[in-house]
Amino acid sequence: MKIQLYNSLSKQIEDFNPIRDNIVRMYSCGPTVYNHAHIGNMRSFLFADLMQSTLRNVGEWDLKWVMNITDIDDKTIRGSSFESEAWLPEMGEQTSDRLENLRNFTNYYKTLFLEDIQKLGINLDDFHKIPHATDYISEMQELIRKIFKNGYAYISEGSVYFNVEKYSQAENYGKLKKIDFSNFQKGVRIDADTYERDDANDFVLWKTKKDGEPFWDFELNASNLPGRPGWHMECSTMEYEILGLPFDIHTGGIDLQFPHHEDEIAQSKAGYGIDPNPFWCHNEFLEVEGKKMSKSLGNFYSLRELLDKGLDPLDIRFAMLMAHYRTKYNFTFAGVEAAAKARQKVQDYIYQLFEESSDNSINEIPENKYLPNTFFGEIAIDLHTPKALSKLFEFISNYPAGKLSNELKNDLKQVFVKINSIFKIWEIAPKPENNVLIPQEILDIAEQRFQAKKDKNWTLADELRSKITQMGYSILDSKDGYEIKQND
RNA sequence: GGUGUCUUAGCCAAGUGGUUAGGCAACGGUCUGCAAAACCGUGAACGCCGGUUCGAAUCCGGCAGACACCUCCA
Repeated sequence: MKIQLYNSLSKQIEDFNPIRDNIVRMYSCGPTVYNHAHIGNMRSFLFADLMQSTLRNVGEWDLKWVMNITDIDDKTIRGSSFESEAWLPEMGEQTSDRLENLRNFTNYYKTLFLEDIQKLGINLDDFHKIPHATDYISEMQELIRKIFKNGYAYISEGSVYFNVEKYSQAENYGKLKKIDFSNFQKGVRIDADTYERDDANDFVLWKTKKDGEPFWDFELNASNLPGRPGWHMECSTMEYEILGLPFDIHTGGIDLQFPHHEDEIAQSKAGYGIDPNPFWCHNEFLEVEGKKMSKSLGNFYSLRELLDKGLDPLDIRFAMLMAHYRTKYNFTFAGVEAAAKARQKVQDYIYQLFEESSDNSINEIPENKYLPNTFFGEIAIDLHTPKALSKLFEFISNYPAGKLSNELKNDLKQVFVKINSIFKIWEIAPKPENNVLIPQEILDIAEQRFQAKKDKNWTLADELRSKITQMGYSILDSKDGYEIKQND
């Protein structure tokens, strides 16, 4: 099926086709591994996952997905420094080798990050590669040399800067976002980090080392500039090295449009001479209870904290997919609860597809109502999960599983396999046997109650039922028996 | 300060000129000794003020509020 995507460059929805070889090459800006990723980060990665799984399963393209791990920046350096309060015993002993400390520090959070996204249903096998910035230092240096040689970079006090002014004369700087540089807020740009630039708009390609920081030697213009790469370098370099330019789609949070992505374009163009990719796709932010997530408001959540509160990560996944990726998503606990119920409703429907039913009266569904047509039709237009889901729920209520012919049930099982290749939150299988062990004590009380019911001793029956409820179980009566269920 | 986005029922969330989005909750019904579950059904909305139009949630203007970028946050 043809896929259409909103492109941040053109600000409209466009038909998507890969540039070459019938393979989609996609690069997603990954996390900086200095702390537990928060649920706002998670939304970005869920969006990237939705993108890749839709392109594969609905678009039916082969796909190479790359997501970087930023393991060198101010925050990771600070966290791994000798004075760091963020150093944890689990990271091992700090050594005199600062680079090794950085590695140990970032590896710790990288591992947790990969665990987190897997809990959210992201499959690591779907990645072509998850490269680390520090594994591409010499390649980044090579790109800086190219940019320098082409005249778009200058050295100042041991750092290398990109000359935005000069680049703007040859190229459009501001493709993703129009920035009016004359109207920058006055006064706030003067900080310790920016004084040595020629122009406040210039950004750093290579940052000279400070005392106590890990660094790499860098030969440029016949002098050695020990230091480390600027933030934007890693993406430009790894895209080129791993996917090749141009590649197809670049994803990331909307906040990265400027300066990060704008600077990436400038670097690739100024160094490699190639516009890196035609499709830029950005997800909107997540808010918590209607407010920006922030530590001071106490609404700053990592995935782990939410799981500790007893939330199911797949309910969180579903809750986020119930909103469109280009709108702000308001994360609330009530919202996750609603998503959990809605998810279960679909799951129950799927279970029923595997059951025999006495009524098989529905044996035909009009094409324009048939689930795969309505559902994937919506997904294919800019990954519109909320619309697609509304079609799904409509279908479920119009065509109850218990009335479908066996043939339709079998067809639908395959449809749900495909739907689930994107949503990844359901089991496409018969309902598992209730194999939770019910304690004998509960069984006894339940049996007593059943007897009391037979005797029409309602008072006793109700008493025994509330006793069972208090013990964490519930009784589901049926016509001539009952079932015991453990409460969640 | 500049620029941009957004404001839809109790909650979440689609909808860009006329036709039921959807989910959760609520309410009513069927079933049941009563509940629960399940199933069926119901109501309720477009931030405020003005304008354009036969007709506005949708287009235009103003106001209020929220958010974002400009400042290495996804």
